[in-house]
Amino acid sequence: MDRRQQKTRAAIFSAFGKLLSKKNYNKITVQEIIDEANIGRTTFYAHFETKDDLLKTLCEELFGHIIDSALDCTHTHGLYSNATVPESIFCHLLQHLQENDNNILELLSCESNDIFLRYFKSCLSELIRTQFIDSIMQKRHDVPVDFLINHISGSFVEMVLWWINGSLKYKPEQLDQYFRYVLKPVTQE
Amino acid sequence: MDRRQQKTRAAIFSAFGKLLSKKNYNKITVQEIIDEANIGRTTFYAHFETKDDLLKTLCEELFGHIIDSALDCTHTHGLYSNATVPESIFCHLLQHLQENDNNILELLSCESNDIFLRYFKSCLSELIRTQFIDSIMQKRHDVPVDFLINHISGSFVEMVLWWINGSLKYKPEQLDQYFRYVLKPVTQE
DNA sequence: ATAAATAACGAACAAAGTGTTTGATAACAT
DNA sequence: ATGTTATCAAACACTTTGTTCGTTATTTAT
Repeated sequence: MDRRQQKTRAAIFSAFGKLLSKKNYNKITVQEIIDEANIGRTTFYAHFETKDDLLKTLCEELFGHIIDSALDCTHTHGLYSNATVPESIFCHLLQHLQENDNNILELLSCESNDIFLRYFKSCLSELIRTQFIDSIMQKRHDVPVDFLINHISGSFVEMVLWWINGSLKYKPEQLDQYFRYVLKPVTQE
Repeated sequence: MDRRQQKTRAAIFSAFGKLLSKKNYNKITVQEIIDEANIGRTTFYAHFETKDDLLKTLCEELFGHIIDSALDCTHTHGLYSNATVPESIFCHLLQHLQENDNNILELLSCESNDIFLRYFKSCLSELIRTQFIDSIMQKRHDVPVDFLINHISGSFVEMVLWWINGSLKYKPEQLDQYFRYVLKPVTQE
């Protein structure tokens, strides 16, 4: 890819992130992104159709990495099938978040973080459905599978939201313990 | 209150609801609300400062009723302290939602429903913290209370979201059963 | 090194939305 | 009946959006 394109693209993402940490997504204008990125108006629209398009692309890049990384982890560890294994997919995800690649923490703690967490949840549901459906079905539940998948992904992102809003006061391993605790009926006998 | 004000106010809320069921909140313009409500531009701004102000007022009216109603219910029943009692605060809330006062279901199933569910969650957390803190603390948990409150309110709204997105295919009583099941570690021995 | 391709740019554009002001009209409360 | 108040249309200055066009600078291929 053309170096100019790379540079412009990076400048736009950087400016977008900076603005997101300051104000609500809906209040950010394309004009502000252009000014902050210090690029021409035409250039922005050559890269992205609209502000929403930029957001979508950002989400895809951001969570693509995370889910890929989680998939790697999946092949060595299960969901929670073995309670004695310290590493779980969720612990891995939390650690990955804390490592803060691509400044993801800044995005997840900004005013519009729920946008990103909604997207994150749908990725998670997908991941659980395709990878962990077996370990959930292992136990006979009196509850629909869809309900369980939604409960797991939903309460996970709600936990992440709580974690981040509370300034990451807990370690991933500790959070994972808590999560295991409240998820007992779903994952254990 | 002046009959004219009542009429205008109702027209605005009705138009707003109608538009919300058709398109995303962020894509709705004040102009569209004005046209749909068939009122003058000046009149709208005499009632609400901005579109956000209208949204905030709507949320307050909507969830004010629901939380008040839940508070009434609180005095007769506990949270989940007694597992044999069929009525729980959550079942009551679900039933209340299904009754669809103020067309709340339309709002909770629209494209921007997460706005309302975020608001709902904060009301719920408040409710749990002020009313049910005792019944949670009753059991010694190895998990912070804040975590538990967030988990309960968070997974409840995620469940409601799932319920509504799936076209309300379950009865409140049934959902309540499911919710009790996955919430066992928090509410029972 | 040179030429063709392409990305970035500034300026200007119409179209649409925002929030306010003004003065007139109609509905309300008493 | 009268004073009060809500509604209204019209016009406003302003911002934002997304596009077009001609020019300049950079990159890639030969």
